[in-house]
Amino acid sequence: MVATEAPGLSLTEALVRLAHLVEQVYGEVSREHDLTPQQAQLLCLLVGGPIGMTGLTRALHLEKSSLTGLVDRAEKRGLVARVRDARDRRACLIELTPAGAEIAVRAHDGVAARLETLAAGLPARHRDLLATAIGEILTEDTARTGRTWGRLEPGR
Amino acid sequence: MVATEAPGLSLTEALVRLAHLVEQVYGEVSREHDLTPQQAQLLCLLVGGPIGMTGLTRALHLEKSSLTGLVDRAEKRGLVARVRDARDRRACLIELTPAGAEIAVRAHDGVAARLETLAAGLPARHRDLLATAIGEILTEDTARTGRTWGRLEPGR
DNA sequence: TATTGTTATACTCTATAACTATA
DNA sequence: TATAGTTATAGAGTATAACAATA
Repeated sequence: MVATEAPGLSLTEALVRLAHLVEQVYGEVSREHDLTPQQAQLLCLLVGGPIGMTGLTRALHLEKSSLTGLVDRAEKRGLVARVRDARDRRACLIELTPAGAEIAVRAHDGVAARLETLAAGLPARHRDLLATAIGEILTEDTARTGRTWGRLEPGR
Repeated sequence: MVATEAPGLSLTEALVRLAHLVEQVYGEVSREHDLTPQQAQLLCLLVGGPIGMTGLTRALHLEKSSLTGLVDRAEKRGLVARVRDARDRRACLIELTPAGAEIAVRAHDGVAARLETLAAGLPARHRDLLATAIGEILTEDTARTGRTWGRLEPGR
């Protein structure tokens, strides 16, 4: 029997449309803070602590040259700083400046607040199942990439 | 009581990380078909039927000039065509070429297949609840924007 | 040799502002 | 006047290839 209220939303379509929605929220919040979505993502990632360029390329799925430009522009705007790594003179660590950290937290919280609003209509039972089910989908991928978001998990 | 197995994944963090994962899948599949993610999104949207520029700006959340460029490049590559609208001589409809339609379906199916694989580990019960819960989150937003993906819903 | 990161280059994506043509 | 779409321009994002410095 086909559901009559829901428009036959397949799981994959649900996932794609949800991703577009989150992306849109990310874009709107970024703009409110005068950031590009990519800068916001970078900043949120760094809230967990400084990360090297190679680590960032893996977390953001970017080529290293692309990342150089992204960090260049963020650095020029005073959001992040390159710190030479004492143990490897080739490497550097990217860290938030105080100004960058402040914006990062505000952007992070802004995204979280909007998503909370969107999910506010869900019964608690559905919220839990949603987080759990998504967690299961992410488990394999996260183990592989170590990607994180926000300040909940320290960078490694 | 705090869950012990799950790493305390909040709902908002789950949503953001899921979105990043879907985005990554989209990017990989696009690349396999020699498309940019934006071109793939455009093509998938047009599978439902021709849409005018204004409708596309709403669906893709782009300024009209940004869309002009996106359509220009897709048209130059033979993926889409501009068709003058008989009822309004200012307007045009964007439609897939046969080549574009073929690539669109392949990209769409490629994304769907990868997401299916990622969700394959979920018990059927969780899959259903996941789709339902996401559908509830999308309901309000979809009613507002009319965004769609793929061939499941005709463009209006 | 391998790894870390940058530079050079070309293209795509995006927004703002000004414009044309039609409604 | 308002709407549909384009053009001009500038900046941001991205990848490939070649490079420098260090491990």
